[in-house]
Amino acid sequence: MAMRKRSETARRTGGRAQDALRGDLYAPQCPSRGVLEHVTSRWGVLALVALLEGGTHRFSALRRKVAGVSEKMLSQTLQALEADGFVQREVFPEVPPRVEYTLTPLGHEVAGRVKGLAEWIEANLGRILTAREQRPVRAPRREAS
Amino acid sequence: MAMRKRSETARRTGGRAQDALRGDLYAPQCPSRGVLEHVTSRWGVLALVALLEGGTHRFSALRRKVAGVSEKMLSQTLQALEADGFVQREVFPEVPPRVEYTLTPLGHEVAGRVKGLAEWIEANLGRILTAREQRPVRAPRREAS
DNA sequence: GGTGGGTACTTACCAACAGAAAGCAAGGCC
DNA sequence: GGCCTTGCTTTCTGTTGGTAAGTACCCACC
Repeated sequence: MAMRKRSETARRTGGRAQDALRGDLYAPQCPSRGVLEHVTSRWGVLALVALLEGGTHRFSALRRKVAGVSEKMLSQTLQALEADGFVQREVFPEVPPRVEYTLTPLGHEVAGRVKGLAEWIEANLGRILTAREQRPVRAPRREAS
Repeated sequence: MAMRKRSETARRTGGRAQDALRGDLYAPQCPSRGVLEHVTSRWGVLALVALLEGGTHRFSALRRKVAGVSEKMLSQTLQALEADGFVQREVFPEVPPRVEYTLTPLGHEVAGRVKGLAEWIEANLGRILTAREQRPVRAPRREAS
């Protein structure tokens, strides 16, 4: 992304070696923002949770599970997650082609956290919807006259 | 969003009362997807984490902290989070105008989870970047000849 | 007294992105 | 031969996100 060399980010964030490298979300050019966007993207979240819950999936199975995603977006999402080392892609040179996606150990860790967030929302939807109704629209410009 | 009546979702998900309502992320029309998108949106994540770490903020302070966000997007993001009951907005009719944003108890809970995810990424950036380098581009079309 | 400044937005506009649909490749089946 | 399958990629189009400018309000300054 915006990063040219590892050492540059390392300098900015104070780290030195790769395994000690730490990101800073508040810095606009930090690659951690890109990673965060990949895992929290509209379809990234759902793909990660689906892979965590169901284990290895092939492309079409994942597409069915994550209802509503287009092939383009699923492909794009998985490519991003693969590039970040969260999912492993395996191609079987058969006809018709078969491709399987699996979480890496790294992916397993993020997916767990993403799933925690997703489940919290599912479980608390009632509370959220209640809050929504109490805050119907928004003051129509300015509350003080 | 896509939901017309609460009872519709309740029927689909098997719940009955609002406080027992549970979402289903895999259902395309479930409002939980909308909520998830708000909290995992590019700026939603950063706003929640900033409010969790720093407590009450006024608009311009938040904008400084979440470097790179435009006024429009921050305003829009905060409106969505307010509508979902995650942040509370308080206007002081002074001159110059002052508006303060604070997490609600509900917002505190989500923000905690979001922050956990964000911090995991910050802490593991090194591992992710290492994985990225080992997976340089992507097979240029088809791996089997 | 009129000009400039500060805050929190909203609006207009444009570029980038997401999504629907069609194309592609390679072999099997009828 | 024509059509089916899968996992993409490409094309086209509508929605979204970002930038910049405007708005409203009152005060301080010259």
